[in-house]
Amino acid sequence: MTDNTLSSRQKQALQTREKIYESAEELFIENDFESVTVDQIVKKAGVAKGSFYVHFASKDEVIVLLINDYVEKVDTDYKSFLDSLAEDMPADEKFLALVEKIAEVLTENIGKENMRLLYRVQLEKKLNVSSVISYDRDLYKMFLQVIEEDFESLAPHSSLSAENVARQFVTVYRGLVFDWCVRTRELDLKTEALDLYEMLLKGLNE
Amino acid sequence: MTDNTLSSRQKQALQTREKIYESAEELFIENDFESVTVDQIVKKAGVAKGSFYVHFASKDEVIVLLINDYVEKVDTDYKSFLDSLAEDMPADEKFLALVEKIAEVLTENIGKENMRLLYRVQLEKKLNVSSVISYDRDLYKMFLQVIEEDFESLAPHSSLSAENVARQFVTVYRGLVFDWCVRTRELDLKTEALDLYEMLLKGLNE
Amino acid sequence: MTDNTLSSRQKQALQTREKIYESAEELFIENDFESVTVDQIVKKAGVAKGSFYVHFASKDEVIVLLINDYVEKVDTDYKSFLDSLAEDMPADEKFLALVEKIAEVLTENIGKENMRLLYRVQLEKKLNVSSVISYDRDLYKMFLQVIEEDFESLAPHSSLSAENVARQFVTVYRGLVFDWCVRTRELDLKTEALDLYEMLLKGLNE
Amino acid sequence: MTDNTLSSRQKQALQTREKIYESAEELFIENDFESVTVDQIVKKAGVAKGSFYVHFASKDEVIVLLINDYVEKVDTDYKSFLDSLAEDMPADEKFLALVEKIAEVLTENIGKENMRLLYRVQLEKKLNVSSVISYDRDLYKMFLQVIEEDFESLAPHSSLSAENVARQFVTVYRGLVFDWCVRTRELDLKTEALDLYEMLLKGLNE
DNA sequence: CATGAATGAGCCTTCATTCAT
DNA sequence: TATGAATGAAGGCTCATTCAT
Repeated sequence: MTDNTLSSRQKQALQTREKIYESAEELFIENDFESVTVDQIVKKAGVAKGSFYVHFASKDEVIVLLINDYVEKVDTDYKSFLDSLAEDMPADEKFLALVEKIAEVLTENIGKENMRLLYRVQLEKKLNVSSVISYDRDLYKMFLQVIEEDFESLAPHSSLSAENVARQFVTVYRGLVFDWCVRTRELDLKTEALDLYEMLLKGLNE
Repeated sequence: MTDNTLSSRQKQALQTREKIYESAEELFIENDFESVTVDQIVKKAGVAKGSFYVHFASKDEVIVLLINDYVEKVDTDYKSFLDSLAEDMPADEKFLALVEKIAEVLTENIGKENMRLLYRVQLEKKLNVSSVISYDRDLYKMFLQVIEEDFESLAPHSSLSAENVARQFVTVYRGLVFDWCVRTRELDLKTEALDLYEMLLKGLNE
Repeated sequence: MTDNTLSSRQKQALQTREKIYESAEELFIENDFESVTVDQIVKKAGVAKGSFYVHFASKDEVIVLLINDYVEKVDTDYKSFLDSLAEDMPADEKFLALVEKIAEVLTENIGKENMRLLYRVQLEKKLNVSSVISYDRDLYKMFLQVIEEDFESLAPHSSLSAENVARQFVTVYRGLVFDWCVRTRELDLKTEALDLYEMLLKGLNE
Repeated sequence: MTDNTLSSRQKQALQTREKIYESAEELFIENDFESVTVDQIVKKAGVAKGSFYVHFASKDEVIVLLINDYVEKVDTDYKSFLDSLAEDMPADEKFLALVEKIAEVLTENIGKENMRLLYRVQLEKKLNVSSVISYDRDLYKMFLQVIEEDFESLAPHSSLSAENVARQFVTVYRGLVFDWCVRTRELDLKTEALDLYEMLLKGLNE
């Protein structure tokens, strides 16, 4: 297996790359992309400046990679959860379970700082990170999937389409996360989310 | 200076200050705070670089002033509208009218770019702009005021408090605006907002 | 005359600009364009690095300006001399006088180092300095003018056109200057030039 | 090592060396010495960066070796041709034949780009390439050899020495080549050279 | 010999701020 | 007040060279 095994030099190199990547990550979470310097990154990583450019083409590349990684991680976690739910669970319960799960993942796995990073990216114009766009589409699809499974029982009298509802639910979720990111005093995302979506589901059902 | 009339010298100075301020405003709307330079500002204003520092202590000062102004303006517009509504209007109609008005003001008066500016500020850590915090409080107060006026009819069976509901409604509003700012394809804020809050009010009323 | 007089500040600024320009000039003569650094230039000029960019847009701009200046200076000197020659002087004497004058100007006014700079520019691809091209055209024109004035007596039997001859004489002149620039041991440009062109004129006349 | 056969290891090494050397050559022809990087060279050669320093002490060493090779190659070509000419050919015809041959070799064997490389080297100070100096001496010697063979018939009345004439003829040749290198529009070196030297020989003979 | 990760000095340029006029 | 030349600390990035594997 000469291909699959990494030589100690390759391992070393990968470690250096990781050190740089992680240092960058920590710094970007706390600060603007622009205000973080390559000097800071390499100092934190304990490597020479040149090493940064051995492993990455530019500062921007690291930013984009970072964001893509984040988005991917968020997505994967949600999807696997959704698949694990009992099929015969009522749609509204399923939906609330998903909402609850999202809150948990955000709070415990991703963290407030990382999400702030993600939201900041979307409000800045410079970086055109494809993954961030797909991220929203995926969240929308998950919501839509649950809603469509039993739209009749969820919204018996509604004039809105399932797509419409899904989109609005995504919007609400964004408001919740934005608030959560911005608030300095602690805010229990899960409780807030459940209260809000419960209200929405009721309104929808009416 | 015993009178409040300005000498021509003072008038001139005020004009210079305004020119700089407005140039800065236009540039900050279109670009990151960091990427806008003092050079750009004074060039657009048609004054010398030194003049900038005659009127402002630093670039950051201008940014903070700008944000404070924005927040104040947004607030004022909403409040005066709320006062103009008929007192005997039902609470839910009043609320939806306010929601509609907010959408109008945002779309027509403030503009998407300006709102993005405002939201960006909140996701960045550097600037500690007190006004932005108060801004949310004011929006919250308006919502609360309408809700409290007739909480009984709005939420006859709800276990949530009026404060709780008001807070959540603010959150939803934030989600809507965030989405509106971020979406590239046009999104009709007013329609979306009315649909969403109608659903919420129904859910609350149940 | 408020326009025409320079304030002491403007004079100061101009002096700084000159200091930088001249420092750059001296350094470029002795070294490659690429190997001369802005740091070297400002250190030699005794100003801060930023001052360089107050007066010049980039390092390349200075190089282009420098070359243009050189070419212009060379041209002007020759032309005014040519105009000063007696009209009834025989064509071959006139030509030799011009050749002699060129040698004098190059030796005494321009200097070997500067000419080397000029020739180097032409062998490098990067810089597209319009003036250098026009420079050759002008030298050619001067030669052509003298030759055409009395082509019959200069080349009674030649099958070559006056244009052809002028071009070749320019070529020879280039060879002379190139040699002069490259040789380390002193070479008397004037004597060499006169000997060579005398030979050429004789050959042409035959 | 008692024999001159190379082990396969040594052959491999020599090949690597050649690959690097040739890649460097191609790059230096098209670009400034300074702007060509070791990275570019090894990438083009398809070897690792370290291999470059196994075979060469520095980038500068490669440049010097390259230039020496060029000069040597140019020389050899001329010399062998000169030896092949009929002994009883008249001196002026012999000289023109040599001139023609030089033009041919330059145009067809060496190429404009390579010659520009060679001329550029001479106008730069950094590199003190001994061979370049010897190169001129050799060209001079060839010219001198032809001229001296029958100086009486070539320059019956001239006050100049054979050495003097040879030197001037080299100078003219340089002018021709310089022009040829610099001109963008095509210029037929051979025709130009023959015309010019014919003129010179006539003038010399007068 | 071959490799390529690691190094760090150095490059050009930007920019907020200062200050003499 | 108004000016704009002057400053110098960073900033992102390049690249010849070294060296452990």
